[in-house]
Amino acid sequence: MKRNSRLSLALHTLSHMAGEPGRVRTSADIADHAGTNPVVVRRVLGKLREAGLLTSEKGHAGGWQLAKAADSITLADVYLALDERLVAGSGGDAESSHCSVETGLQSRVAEVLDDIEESLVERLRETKITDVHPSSCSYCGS
Amino acid sequence: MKRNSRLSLALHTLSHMAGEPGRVRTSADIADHAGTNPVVVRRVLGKLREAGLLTSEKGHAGGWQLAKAADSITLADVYLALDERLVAGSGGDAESSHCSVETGLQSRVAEVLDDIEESLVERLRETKITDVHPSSCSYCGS
DNA sequence: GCCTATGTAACAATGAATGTTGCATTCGTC
DNA sequence: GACGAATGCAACATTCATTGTTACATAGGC
Repeated sequence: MKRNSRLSLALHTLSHMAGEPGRVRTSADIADHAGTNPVVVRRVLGKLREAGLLTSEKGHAGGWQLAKAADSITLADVYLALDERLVAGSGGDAESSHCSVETGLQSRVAEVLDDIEESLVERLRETKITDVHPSSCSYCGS
Repeated sequence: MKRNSRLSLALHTLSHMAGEPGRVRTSADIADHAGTNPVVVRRVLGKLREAGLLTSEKGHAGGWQLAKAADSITLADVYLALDERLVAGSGGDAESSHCSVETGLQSRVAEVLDDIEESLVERLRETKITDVHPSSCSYCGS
């Protein structure tokens, strides 16, 4: 995989799980599907577990599973669980600039970008995982 | 500067220019303010010039200037000029996965992210450069 | 001509994300 | 209780986009 694939990986995985909610999947299975590494999968899905979206079981028949109904999970849940800040993260150091405009107003740019970020989350809240799952999915028969 | 600072740099610069539309600024000046390098500034502002947001003059009294009224420039103009794809860029390779869900449906995840990206641009279109410029700006007196 | 500016290419450095290995732990099964 | 299969986690290696830097060509005003 390439870059910033966490969100994509999470969405793919959750989408698959939405198709077969009962099935327990191992990190290795998921990594195969996603063309990546089991450890990477655990890293990403671990965040989703912390956020209460997934559960994981250790041991022999262990693996990953949805913690709640797929239609109760929105993209915002996933996005926030991963600590993504696609827009607002765009600021540089800023440090303590000697520019009077910057220091005096504390760089309103950051403020504006925060607003945009918030709007993005609001928009993400409108889409559920079930909306991502293909409507005509030959794989899960739905 | 740190990471993905292009958008931030562009916004800061345009915001400053909005305060003193007449003034011509050199890459060096701008780089100083932003704590970066003249060449980097030229790279970023060059994109904005291609998009018709700025003009640049070579030679003795050369430099950068707004190409149009600040209140006619939206954040979407800037975002698109820089070819940012904060959301939709999140896909991995995908290559030709052997997963039937992926191949069969061409990964609807990408579709969804494209939609979100579009929403983001729509949201950016609502904010003008003049909205970024501090309302009580001691520097430019406005 | 000279100085100052942009324009651009080529290369170096940085740093975040990803990939990898190794090992501890936990749980079911024999 | 030993074994195998899974997660959990830490430490390290690798990859790669972005940023930073240097160098030089070009253009324009003095």
